[in-house]
Amino acid sequence: MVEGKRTRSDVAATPVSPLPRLRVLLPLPLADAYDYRVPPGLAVRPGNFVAVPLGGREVLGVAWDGEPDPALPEKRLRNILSVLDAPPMTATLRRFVDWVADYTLSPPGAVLRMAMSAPSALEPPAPQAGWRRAAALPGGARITPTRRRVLEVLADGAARAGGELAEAAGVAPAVLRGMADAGLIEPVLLPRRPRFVPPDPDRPGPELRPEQHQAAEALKATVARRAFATTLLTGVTGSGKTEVYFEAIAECLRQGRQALVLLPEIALSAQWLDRFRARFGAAPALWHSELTSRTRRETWRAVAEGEAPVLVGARSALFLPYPDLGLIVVDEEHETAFKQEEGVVYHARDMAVVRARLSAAACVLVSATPSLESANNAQTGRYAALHLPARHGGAEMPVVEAVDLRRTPPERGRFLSPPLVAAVTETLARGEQAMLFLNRRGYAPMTLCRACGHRLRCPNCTAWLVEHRAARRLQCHHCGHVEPIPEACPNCGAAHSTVPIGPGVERVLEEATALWPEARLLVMASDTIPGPAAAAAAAQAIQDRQVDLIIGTQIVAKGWHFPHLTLVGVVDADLGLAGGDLRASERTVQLLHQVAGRAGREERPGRVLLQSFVPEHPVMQALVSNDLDAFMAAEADGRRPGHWPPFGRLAALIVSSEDERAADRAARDLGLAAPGGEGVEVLGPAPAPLAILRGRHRRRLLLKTRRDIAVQPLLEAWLAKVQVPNNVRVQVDVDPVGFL
DNA sequence: AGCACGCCGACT
DNA sequence: GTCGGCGTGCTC
Repeated sequence: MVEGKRTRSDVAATPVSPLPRLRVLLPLPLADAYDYRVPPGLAVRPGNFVAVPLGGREVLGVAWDGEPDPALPEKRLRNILSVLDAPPMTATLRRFVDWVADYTLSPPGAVLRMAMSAPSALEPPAPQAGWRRAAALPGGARITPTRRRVLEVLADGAARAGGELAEAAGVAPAVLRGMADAGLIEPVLLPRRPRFVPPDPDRPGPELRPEQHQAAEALKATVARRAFATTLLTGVTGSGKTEVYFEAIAECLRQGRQALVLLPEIALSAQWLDRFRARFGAAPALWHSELTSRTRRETWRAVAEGEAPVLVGARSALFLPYPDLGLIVVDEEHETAFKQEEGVVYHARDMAVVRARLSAAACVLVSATPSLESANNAQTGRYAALHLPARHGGAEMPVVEAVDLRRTPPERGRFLSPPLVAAVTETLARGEQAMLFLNRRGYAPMTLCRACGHRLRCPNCTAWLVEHRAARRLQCHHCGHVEPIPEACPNCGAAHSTVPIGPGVERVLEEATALWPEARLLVMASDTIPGPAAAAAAAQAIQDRQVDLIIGTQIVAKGWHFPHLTLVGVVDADLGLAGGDLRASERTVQLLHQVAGRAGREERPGRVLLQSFVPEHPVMQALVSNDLDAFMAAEADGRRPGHWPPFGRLAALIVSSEDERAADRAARDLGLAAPGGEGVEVLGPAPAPLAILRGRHRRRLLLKTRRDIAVQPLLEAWLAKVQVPNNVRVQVDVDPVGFL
């Protein structure tokens, strides 16, 4: 749209009344929406996607709600250029963007950017061209055998896309061009095909056990109410929670509303997708960061136009333009992968609840090992609670035993203790599968010089370099720094003096290869399973019994169903407990319980061995006795008196700078300006556990308040009081989960 | 996020 | 003498 040109007489004839103004939110980290003029003849309403001038360029934004600033002088305003031909952003999504921005203290435009992650989808999709048989075949045209095949395919009178037609007729695409020139076929625009086959809610699902059926009915009822409600669905691993919430999705589809399923690791969800297809006869739409730009555009558009009835995605899928969302499922709700730590720092599980509330939708949080937050919300009645007590088909929970590494240590230089080695040997001898779990990538987490004791560290981070022997290099797991394994010690110059300290999965692989030379081994780590295809292939190989022993990092813990796996060995059960993290125990229990849950999922019983130096630790005891409820209750009791989450609120400030002294000074200034008062406490500043990350020195302050005190106003006032220099960044993390 | 403007090193 | 490095600041 061009700005209207006016003649001098126009201006003189009409009294100059200023053009109406409208707020436009741009997907940029600006403090607020900008005001623009609405030129005559342009119909713009809040929600419309618009093009506006900004500086010397043109950007896309969204006409936003709220009053423009009357104090802004007319001459600073510029005109909206055009309204895009795309479905407007719903009021619900606009409110959600504002809500997330307010809660996380992020610029609203930064949140909007997540909701505009496929800008090309705002252009109307190019109509697809195709060919049909000419109405009247020209007399003189030569009809070769090749051309005849094309005409035969088109004999039904329907039009077909070029590629498809050429393939069906078994001809080269160039043939079509020639036929068109000869007037045998003519180009037409194809009617747009629906992008996703709608899942069918009424296909017969698997037979549900009575308690599954009961839970499914309860979920269906909340969905049918078409009102906001959150339910926590729990049940041991293998109890069939997925089939239960599938029925909620079916109900949502019958209601004609969309369903969103958030999974923590969409790349690893091949088995989940198989189950979905089996239940609904069609695949859901997918959303994750690795989509091609084309799929991204198509999926975004399909969602906006209501053509994607079920979408499965990573946390960013929360910001898609569903016209009428009826259900959000957050599977494995305790997973920390739902926390976004960069840019807009938010927890997708918590924001899912908010989005459901704004959409008058049902929200279902699902986990075998719910977070203390969700468990507490269920206990206080904020969430409804549903529980599945037993496994499918009579399968029993695996027997969990601790192996005391003080009493039965591995041989020198080895990491598998005699009891674990014996158990694996027996399992393999029975023709069953075993798994060794170690949440550490690479060969060895640290390398030191035998001559001088020097340890190889990352030049940019407070972290050891991890040896990746297969890749023949040292790697920092925090910043991506890589370097070759040195021939000589960089400190004392001693040749070939470096020794690996401690195990990673590669080293366990080496040990396993020596112990069980006949066994077929598979390592599952992010290095070896780079994407969905590799994950699907690995899962298939395991299901088909082409693998005897699986060695894996945490990716093996994620909801897999391996029917022939009967033994799980945890190489270092103490690993997650080190460090002063508030949630270290909770997270270790969750992770190890998930891993343990891979064993014995069908008729043969499962067995789990936890190698630990502290088998008496409450975490090990909870796993051995399979009494997670008692553990969680004790954990809650520990947090309640100090008003730690979920009985209080936390927000972290991370002060970082390349200049260590600047970081220290800014952190100290923030400490001096810290808010106080009844129920408000500030801890720090202290060096962050990763004191240097990517070359930046980091300090942390932690704001802790009573649950009834909102942290956002306190943080705003606090940050406004302190002027931090330009080379210092202060990042706000409301509800921090990790403490790095 | 871009894209300007603005002061200090190696070149046609 | 200039071309250009990216630090700093602004965009309704």
